[in-house]
Amino acid sequence: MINITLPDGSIKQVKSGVSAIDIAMDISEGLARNVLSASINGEIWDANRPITTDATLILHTWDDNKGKATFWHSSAHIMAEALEALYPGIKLGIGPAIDNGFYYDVDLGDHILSLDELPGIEKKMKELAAQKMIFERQDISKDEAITYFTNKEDQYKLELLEDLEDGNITFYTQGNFTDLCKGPHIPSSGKIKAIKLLNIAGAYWRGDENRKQLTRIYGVSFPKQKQLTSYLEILEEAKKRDHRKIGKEMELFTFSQKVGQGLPLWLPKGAQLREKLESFLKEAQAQAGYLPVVTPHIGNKDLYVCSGHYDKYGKDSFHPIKTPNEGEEFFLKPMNCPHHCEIYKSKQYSYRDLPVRLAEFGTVYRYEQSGELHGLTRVRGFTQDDAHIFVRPDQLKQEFINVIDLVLYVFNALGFENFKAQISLRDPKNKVKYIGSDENWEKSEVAIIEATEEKGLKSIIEYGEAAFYGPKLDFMVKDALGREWQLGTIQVDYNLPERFELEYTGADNQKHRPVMIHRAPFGSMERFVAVLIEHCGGNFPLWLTPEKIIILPISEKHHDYANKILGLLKNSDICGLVDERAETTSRKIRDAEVSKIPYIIIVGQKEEEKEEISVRKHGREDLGSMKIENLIKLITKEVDSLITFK
RNA sequence: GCCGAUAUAGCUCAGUUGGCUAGAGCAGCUGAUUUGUAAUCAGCAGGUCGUGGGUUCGAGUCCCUCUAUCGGCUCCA
Repeated sequence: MINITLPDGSIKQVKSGVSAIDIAMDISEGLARNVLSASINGEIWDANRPITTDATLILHTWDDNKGKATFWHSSAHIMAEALEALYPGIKLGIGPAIDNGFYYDVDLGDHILSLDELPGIEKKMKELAAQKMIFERQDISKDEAITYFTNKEDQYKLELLEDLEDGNITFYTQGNFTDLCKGPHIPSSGKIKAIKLLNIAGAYWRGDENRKQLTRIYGVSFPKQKQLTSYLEILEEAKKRDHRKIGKEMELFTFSQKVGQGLPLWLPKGAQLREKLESFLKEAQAQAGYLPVVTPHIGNKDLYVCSGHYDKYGKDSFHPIKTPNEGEEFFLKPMNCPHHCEIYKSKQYSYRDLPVRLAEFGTVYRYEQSGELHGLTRVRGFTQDDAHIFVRPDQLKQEFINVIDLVLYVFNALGFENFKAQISLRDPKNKVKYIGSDENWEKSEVAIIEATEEKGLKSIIEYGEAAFYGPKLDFMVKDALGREWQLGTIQVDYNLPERFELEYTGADNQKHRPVMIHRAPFGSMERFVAVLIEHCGGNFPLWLTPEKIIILPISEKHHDYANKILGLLKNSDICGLVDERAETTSRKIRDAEVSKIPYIIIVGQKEEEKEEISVRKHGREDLGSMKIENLIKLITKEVDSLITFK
């Protein structure tokens, strides 16, 4: 007999050799049906693998991520089997589960797979899944494994085998398909009821751009058809909210081939939105003790040699601008920090002057690879809501907390409620990648972690994700569709103060080196607006909308009254317009709805007689007839609820 | 940068295996209509079919170059 400890702490005595499914069956038959895999002493196992020692057990079903991962991994194997059946002789790379589904990388030789072929593969997969195949686990020696894949002439699997230790190698077999795989897999392929192959893309073998590109086939699968249907609906919704589409429809921004790729052109409505965001943050920053600065768009090469960026990124930047004078070279600025360091240097500081917070909406240019550009989220010219804070070492943590407060204030005002902090630290195994002393790195890493803890932020730590000059804290925001985006960032930098020899005079009358904090609550205006658009589907928070209302006169007779209302609202800082077209009211309402104007005001004879207005909120909600003051109160309240300067 | 796909009117898209003056809806303009909670009617105008080259009697359609966009990969100070 062995002891199995369940998540609630209770201990079950069972015969050695029973599986997770057997134990689930003991609890309830329904649970046993739903078990996909299980964590045995923290390691994920097949649900039907015999347990022979005392163990802690967690059952994984579709409702947790580990269960889903097992499900999708098994789906990838089914896809591989289908592919081998349909395209004999293909070579397989790897086929893991990912956040939303699975993929398999395959080498199809000369065949170029087209999207039209996906339904055929899907059909074959469904046939195979319906056979309710078992995924059989088999321990195998390295030699036998090598022999198997040598016979199969699969060089990719052979290469994977090179890195594996003998005695630690397993095969999984279902139907006619055997794969090198550490598992686990679901109890039966029959659980896979709904399958959709979504996409094909090229992917480098082992992520190395110098190696062969394989064909990556993306798919997703579910235990129920209904789940697939609603997943596809979410994909549709995401398409509708795509900021590139909404940006075009709402005339927020555009691109021009002539201006150049990755260089956004902000249209009047987009620029108004952006300016609102800027003035909102400027106001908040003024309250928080930031000082505005303005710096030029180019900087002498020496500036970047001094900062170290020239060495690191010189080759991958826009090429330098040469002047008529020999030997002068200027770079488009790829970041604002070196300029700000020089501003800091322009005067002397006492320890009493710190923190010094220099803020600038600074436009920078980075030569991003052409294939990497994407709407407003990845561009070559963008504006950072940048600031650099120079603090004494003893102020670092408190200032970090101040910045976190500012970021939280911004997120709240814009309706981002779901976020977590990602703390990016050095890769402990590869310290040469980073500049700066061990001691400084450790100090700043501790400061970040403690500040995050003190603010009670939900956080995760990622090793190896730090910038080359210091650790950072990034805010990962979930949008309305559950997709995660990186927005605000706070970064500690011990490096630039050193390189620029920044100083302040301490109480001891000695020179000391300040610590620098880079921070951008939005990240960049471009990226932030993109994420905001997708988050709210173009229905921006009321305070951000330049045109909050549209007034629809029933007929020409009411134009004067409509304009009078417009004037009254304008007096209360509520901007909008009157639709004076000779269209039907229905038509005007439709157009106003389509253009996402938050409040629609309808005025005709009834309203004019009672000195009232009929109000309709965007999205069909009729608020009925009311006095103008009531609407003003309503709107003012809605705006103020999100923006308060304390 | 790499792999694959795409590029036709301001927008969304048709355009068969190459064959007469390249089509539609929406938007635009003109006129009529003066309207009560998601599309009033009629007329007009709008395109060197992304760029440059080639094949052909003939190219929006086939081939090549370049550019841009899309899906990924790699990268992201």
